Amino acid sequence: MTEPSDRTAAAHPAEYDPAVIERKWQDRWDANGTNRTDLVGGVRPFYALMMFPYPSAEGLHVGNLFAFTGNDIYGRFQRLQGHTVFEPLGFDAFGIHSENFALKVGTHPADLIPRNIENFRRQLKQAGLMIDWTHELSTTDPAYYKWTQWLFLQLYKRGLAYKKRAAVNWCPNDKTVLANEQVIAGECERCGAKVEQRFLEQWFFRITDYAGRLLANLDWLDWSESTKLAQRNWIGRSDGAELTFRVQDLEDFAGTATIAQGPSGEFPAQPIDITVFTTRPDTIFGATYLVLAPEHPLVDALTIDEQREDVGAYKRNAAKQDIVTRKVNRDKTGVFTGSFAINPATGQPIPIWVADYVLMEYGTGAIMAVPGHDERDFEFAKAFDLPIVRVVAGADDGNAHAPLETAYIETANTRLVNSGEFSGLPVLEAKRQITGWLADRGHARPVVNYRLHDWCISRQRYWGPPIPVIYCDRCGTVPVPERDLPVELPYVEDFKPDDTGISPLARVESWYRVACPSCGGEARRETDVSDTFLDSAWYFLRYPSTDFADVPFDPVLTEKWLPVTSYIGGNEHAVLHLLYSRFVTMVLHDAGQVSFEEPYERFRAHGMIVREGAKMSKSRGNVVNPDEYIERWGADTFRTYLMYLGPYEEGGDFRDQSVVGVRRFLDRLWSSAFDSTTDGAPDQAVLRKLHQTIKKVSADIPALSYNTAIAAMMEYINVVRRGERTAHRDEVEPLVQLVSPFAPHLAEELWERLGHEGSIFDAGWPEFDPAMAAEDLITIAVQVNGKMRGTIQLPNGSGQEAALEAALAAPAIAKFVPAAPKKVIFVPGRLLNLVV
RNA sequence: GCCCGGAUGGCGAAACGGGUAGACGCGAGGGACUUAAAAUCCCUUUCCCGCAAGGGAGUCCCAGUUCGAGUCUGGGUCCGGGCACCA
Repeated sequence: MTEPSDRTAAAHPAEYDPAVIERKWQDRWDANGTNRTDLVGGVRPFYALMMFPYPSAEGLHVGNLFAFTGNDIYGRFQRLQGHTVFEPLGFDAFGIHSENFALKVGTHPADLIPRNIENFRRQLKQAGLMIDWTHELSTTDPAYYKWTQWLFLQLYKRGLAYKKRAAVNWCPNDKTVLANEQVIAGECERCGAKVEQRFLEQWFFRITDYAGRLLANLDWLDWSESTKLAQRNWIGRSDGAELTFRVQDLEDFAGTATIAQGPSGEFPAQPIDITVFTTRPDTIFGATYLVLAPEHPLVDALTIDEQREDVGAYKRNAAKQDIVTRKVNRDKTGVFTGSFAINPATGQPIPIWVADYVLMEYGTGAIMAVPGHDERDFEFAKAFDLPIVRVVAGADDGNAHAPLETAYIETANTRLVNSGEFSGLPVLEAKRQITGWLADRGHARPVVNYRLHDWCISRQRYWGPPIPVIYCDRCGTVPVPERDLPVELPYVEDFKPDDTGISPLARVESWYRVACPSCGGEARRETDVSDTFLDSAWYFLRYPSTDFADVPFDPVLTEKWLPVTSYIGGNEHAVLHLLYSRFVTMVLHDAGQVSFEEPYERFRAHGMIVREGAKMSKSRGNVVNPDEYIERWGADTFRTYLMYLGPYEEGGDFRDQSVVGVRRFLDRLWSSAFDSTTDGAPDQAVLRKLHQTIKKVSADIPALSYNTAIAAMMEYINVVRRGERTAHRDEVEPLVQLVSPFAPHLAEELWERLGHEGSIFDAGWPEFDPAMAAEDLITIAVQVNGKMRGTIQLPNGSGQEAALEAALAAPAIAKFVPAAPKKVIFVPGRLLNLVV
């Protein structure tokens, strides 16, 4: 053994130098193809997917590395368990983010992205991830987006892609379309001008057709509960009814002006019905007015002459507001149309209003307002002095006629009041009966609504895959034939959005003008590009098949490797990305392209890491740059620290000061392994601890409880080294295996130095032996009246008798037990509680 | 406003279906080695009283269930994240 005084950084021959060994093993993995997956021949396939990053100019974010390392450890562990693990990575490189950055620094995204990707690849390799780089992909590669466009065509063919006019945010100063995130408090983030709504023809996917299935499958998916809950809320199922209200025939209603003429100048020949959606048909007796969204098609027909000016002004004003402000502003505004409808329950006429708190996109764009039992209706009724009627009261509430101070929205343990023959019924029962009663008279039908909207995939931008559609004056909308894919994105020097509000691609005449694939006549290309979320909605299908140029995904490989075995990612994608990829997979399933309808068997959301208690951000200047830490501590230490700083699924606090603790652990493991001996036999007590550690680490890794797995290994190395003893090789070698998913380079190096050939990742996992782990003597807590009074040691397996005897024999405990205990509670192996 | 998480030493955090609170790590204090420093190793480290033996209190607050509550139930406070007029 070396003298302690010789153990200085320079002098000790076995000093752990991560920079050297990490480089050595990264090169060797490359040379030997250690991380390459045998997709065709591999047995027990395990697809360990991580969310691919957007390759930003700033380089890899520590949050990316936190996510990837967690996935890598799980993947390496599965490999050690005998699976063939596929751990691919690619780049999500299209989108407004790169486009805006390129604009800002005056470069072109097509030049910027390859540089960024190169930097990312370098950083990822340095992090020691088990990535199979032979299946790398980028969404900006025509060989990739050819199939993104193909995917659009599959949806188009199935009637799931359609075009409609929809509102976009428009900056009148920059004369460009803005994403919702670019609108700050109703103003353009760049110039501060007030943002307006504009209507453009845009492409949508009918994801709402799949709302029911997307919701139902959540019941059996093995996903983080928080993610499933977020999806359920996003899909937002509500069970209710559509009710119809007949507009009052004004000739029967003396004293009011005649109903307005229609836009064509005719009086409406048919009686007008207004259909509303409600989840509370039980409250219909309290419906004291109706409200239509400003965009509702019946508004003009219902507006009487005297009100025409006011209603017109209100509609114009609503149209001018940007999409964000309209939803955020809660002040109730509205205008009376002058018309009335008949409440089918009470037979009374109720006024019809127009207000922007009713949204055209949801339900029928019209509501029956029940101010007594809906907060928004209550506020509106107060603002415009409309009648508020109470129709629900608490079951034991005697004062059913007291005026309401606020909307009473309780449904549990309540009953109807002021509701004719239905008064006295519990709300839930009333819902059923009133819907039935109204349905019999043709005024109601049960309806399920979802708050999920169809997916708008059009972007009036440059940096994305062109939507593969051609417009021909003679043939109309013609999809680009599959044989003509990809529709390549032309290199445009000036890709800045301009004042036309249409994509910069419209300015590239040579690209824009095209022969109609159907008739050969003059035609024009669609100039919008598709949403980045479409690129990422199917990338997991492409990875195994990146070698195939003529199909998006090879049927045999897809059948073998999908659905994804394990997907790990951030909960910021809980709804959009995860929902869109589920939708796309379901569509491909229905089209007979894949055999499964859910893309990810298991999904786990990791937590977020903050630094020194504060969220990392560029403006705070507290962003962790992985390069610096890897250079200073080594990738193995950095990886292990990231996994140690908190529970993986909750995230944690990155503290610079604490990294050293993990490095010390690896140093100790290194020197113990290096100095270990094969002389003599391993220590029995150490071996017992070893097997307890094997058990814990083997259980913690699949549960993603990485922090406690690392703590257990630290505890074990402390036992191995206690009293500066020299470790036996059989004591440390299994620990090298246990640590290998966390610190792969160090583990490979020690494995080699311990005399093994080949990668440690092909050498299996240490076996847990319960007999080896069992303790002969156990410690039991003794309580008196539930209060801790001491501990006793007993042979493992002792019963209550022996425990009681030992407890009473201990003076420190016995002094609290004056007489025979009234009751004895014994938990084997844990505790004895004496009640006196 | 609504929906999810959280709250445990000086700090990051442990604690299987209720059973010895604070594992593991950082920091701090003390010691060994060294001419010295760094590194390394050992000891102490929830708080209060006590020289000690020992005792008392303690997991955000207030109640409750239980032989026993960080863990379960009800009510409240604060912090973080998400969604936002969805009828």
